[in-house]
Amino acid sequence: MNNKIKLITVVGPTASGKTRLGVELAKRYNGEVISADSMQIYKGMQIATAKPTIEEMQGIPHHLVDFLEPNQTYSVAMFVDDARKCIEDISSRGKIPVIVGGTGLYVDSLLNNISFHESQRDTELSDRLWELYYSEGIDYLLDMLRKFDGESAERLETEKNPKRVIRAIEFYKTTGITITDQNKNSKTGESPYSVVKLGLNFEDRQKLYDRINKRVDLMAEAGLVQEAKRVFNSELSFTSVKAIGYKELFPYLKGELPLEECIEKLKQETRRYAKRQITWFKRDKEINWLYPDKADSFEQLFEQALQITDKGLTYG
RNA sequence: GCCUCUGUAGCUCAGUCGGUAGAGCAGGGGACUGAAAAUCCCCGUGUCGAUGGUUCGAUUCCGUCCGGAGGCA
Repeated sequence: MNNKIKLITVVGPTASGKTRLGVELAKRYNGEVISADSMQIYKGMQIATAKPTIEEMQGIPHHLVDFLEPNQTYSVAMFVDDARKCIEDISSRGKIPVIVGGTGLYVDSLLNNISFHESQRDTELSDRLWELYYSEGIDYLLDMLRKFDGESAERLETEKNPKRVIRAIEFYKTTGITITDQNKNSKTGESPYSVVKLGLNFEDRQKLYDRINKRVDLMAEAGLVQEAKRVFNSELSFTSVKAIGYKELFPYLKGELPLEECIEKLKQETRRYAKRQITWFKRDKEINWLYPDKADSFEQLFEQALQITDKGLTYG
């Protein structure tokens, strides 16, 4: 007998239609939406993050959206913590949690029941390590790491990714545990969830890109520049500054580049982001892919989603 | 009409003293455990404008034609 909590997840690249599908599924299955989006969490960042509007929510409660000030940092660990509580709360009320979002790391960490170490980040240390990276290079950091964690040093050797090398060093220095051991320990617990995974993607990449381009134009019409101006003048955290949609417009706000050019740059950055999201989700073989550009209408796509979900919720 | 320059990867251009070619950008693929909308790794065959000629061999030299830019009338 399976007594795991049943969940539905909707993932996919930006502008693929996750919001609408998520809401329709929630309506159908008596559910509530939990957003898995690292930027929609921030208050005041509405247009650029394509945060669902009240109309789009159609009365369905949305969790983990629009609750944090932009000067606050956030992380996967916090998300997993928050999302677990939401899931428990929603299912305790007899409803089904529908997780909707494009932040792959968040979704996977939650579903794979990753347990993060209780220690906090040491940003002072990581700042110093970044300085070392700029002055001494990646190999210097890899040598540091190799002294206590040869396994991850070897793994990160070919990658040359400063962010992960620095995190590995920082983690060991603050906890005395190697990141290699931590990663092993983090995935020992079995997932308490039984999940139906739905993914949205376009068979024709260009169609997705066309949607992205169009959506950015619509954002501009909806007042993206004014929003960016406000965000530009407010205090941002290390996490929130990374949002796509503002930093690309800053050159215009500073009078350095024409708006037209910044908008083009924004479209391009959004396209690249979508590509990275697709790469991330593609490797999860449990995802049931739906293709809006293959369906005649949303209704048809939704029918396909229902078939998969019905089956998954019954036998999963 | 005449003269000069120009036509090479989706774009901007290099290059081949004649042996079928390479950068940047765009794009594609991949990685991903506390900033993830982040941070990185890998990937360059294209009728070298068309057509004749010279040549063992032409994208490269010569002729003609077609397209683009500028100058003189």
